[in-house]
Amino acid sequence: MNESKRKYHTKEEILRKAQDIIGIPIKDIDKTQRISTGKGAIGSVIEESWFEYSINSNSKPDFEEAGVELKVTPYIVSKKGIRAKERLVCNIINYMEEYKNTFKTSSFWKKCNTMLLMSYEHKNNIPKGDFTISKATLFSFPEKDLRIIEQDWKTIIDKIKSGKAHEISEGDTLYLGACTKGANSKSLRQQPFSSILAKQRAYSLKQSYMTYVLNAYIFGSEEDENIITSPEDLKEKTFEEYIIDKITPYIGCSEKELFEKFNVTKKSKNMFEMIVARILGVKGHLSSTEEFKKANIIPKTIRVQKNGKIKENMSFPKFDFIELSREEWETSTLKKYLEPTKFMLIIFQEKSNGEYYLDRLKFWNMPLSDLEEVHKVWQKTVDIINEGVVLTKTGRGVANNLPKKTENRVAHVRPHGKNGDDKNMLPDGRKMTKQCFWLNNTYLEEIISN
DNA sequence: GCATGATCATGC
DNA sequence: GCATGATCATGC
Repeated sequence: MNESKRKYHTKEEILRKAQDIIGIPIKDIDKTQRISTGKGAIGSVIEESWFEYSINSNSKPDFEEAGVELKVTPYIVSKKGIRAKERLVCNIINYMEEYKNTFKTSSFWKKCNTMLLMSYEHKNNIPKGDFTISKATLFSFPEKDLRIIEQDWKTIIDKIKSGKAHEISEGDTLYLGACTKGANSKSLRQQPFSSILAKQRAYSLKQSYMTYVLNAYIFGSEEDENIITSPEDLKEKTFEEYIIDKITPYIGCSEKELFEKFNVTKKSKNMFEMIVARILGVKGHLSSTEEFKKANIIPKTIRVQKNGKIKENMSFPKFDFIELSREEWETSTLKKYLEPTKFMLIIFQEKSNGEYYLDRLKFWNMPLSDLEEVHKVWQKTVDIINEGVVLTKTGRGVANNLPKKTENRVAHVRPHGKNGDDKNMLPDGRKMTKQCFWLNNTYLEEIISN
């Protein structure tokens, strides 16, 4: 309860005031010298100096009477377009209480069902005070998103109810995540059904979701193919269940049959992703559908051989040695990729005739304990690059001392270039074949066996 | 046999 | 030109 309540009663009044700030450098409105403080400084300036209310962290929306939560949020413009700079962090989850709620009585819904999104472009090497708000938009969730967000909320609550709040990961969910929040990763809280302390987490809208919101609702009117075309589709089942149900009739079909049936040529890139897209009635790429973009679901194919082994390891995007060498794990490209990502594993099984048959589809995200293994591999990689990679000419190429598959249960480092000449610069000026992190095929066997 | 280094091929 | 899904090839 504060001054703002007196001044801004309705959504319209709030939006009008918010739009008046567009184009004004933040330093010009800063009455309290907040801008020099750290994280979230721009948001603080707008709350204090523009809307003139004191910052609070209560469970009600910032503009309680109008039911509007203020969120100031950065985006980045690059060659590839506009993308959210980060996830949008909402309120902290009180594990001890939240499970007693329904979605509509949850702390997330009460606080964030309508948000005033004030967006600004973040540019590197420019002082924060020079940034300006470029858009102010009242945002309420589209109905189709709400179905998935409500399921996400239930997923989080189910983990609390089963005494696994300490295992919650952003990758568990699609649009609404539970990200860690606190002074550091050691900010721990009690949970109701286990004595294990869990990391403090807050509801957050994933970066991929916010990127979509920016492109589709704030700056444009992007229209993409939808996988879910009727709201009824998600009445009884989750998004993942819906997809798996659609695929079920094709389980047991050979690759050849699927290629023919859906007119996909073997050799086309993403051929298996294309097949799943066709089964779901999607004309284009799965990765171009609204749902896959919002949730950043990544399809990966796994081919299991007759003997139950998986021949190939799974690659991730290649890394830049110099950028990697300067990263911290918590904010690293790899962690930011792996932690919130849901993978759609398209699993084929080889039969005795040597042909591969569609076996099943599995949605998977990396458990936190395995992410810690990746952390070790990552740290070792960074250390070796910083110390200077040892390169040795051998009979079949140039050997290196980056983490090998034999050194860790989960992941390793291997080349991923066009050929031997496809190299990148090391911090010491030498050049090395482009490398990327890979998941061990033996780890993949573990994943799909349970 | 398989770990490790290397490369192909498509699509943007 | 490059990223990336997919896969090869050979020495240990």
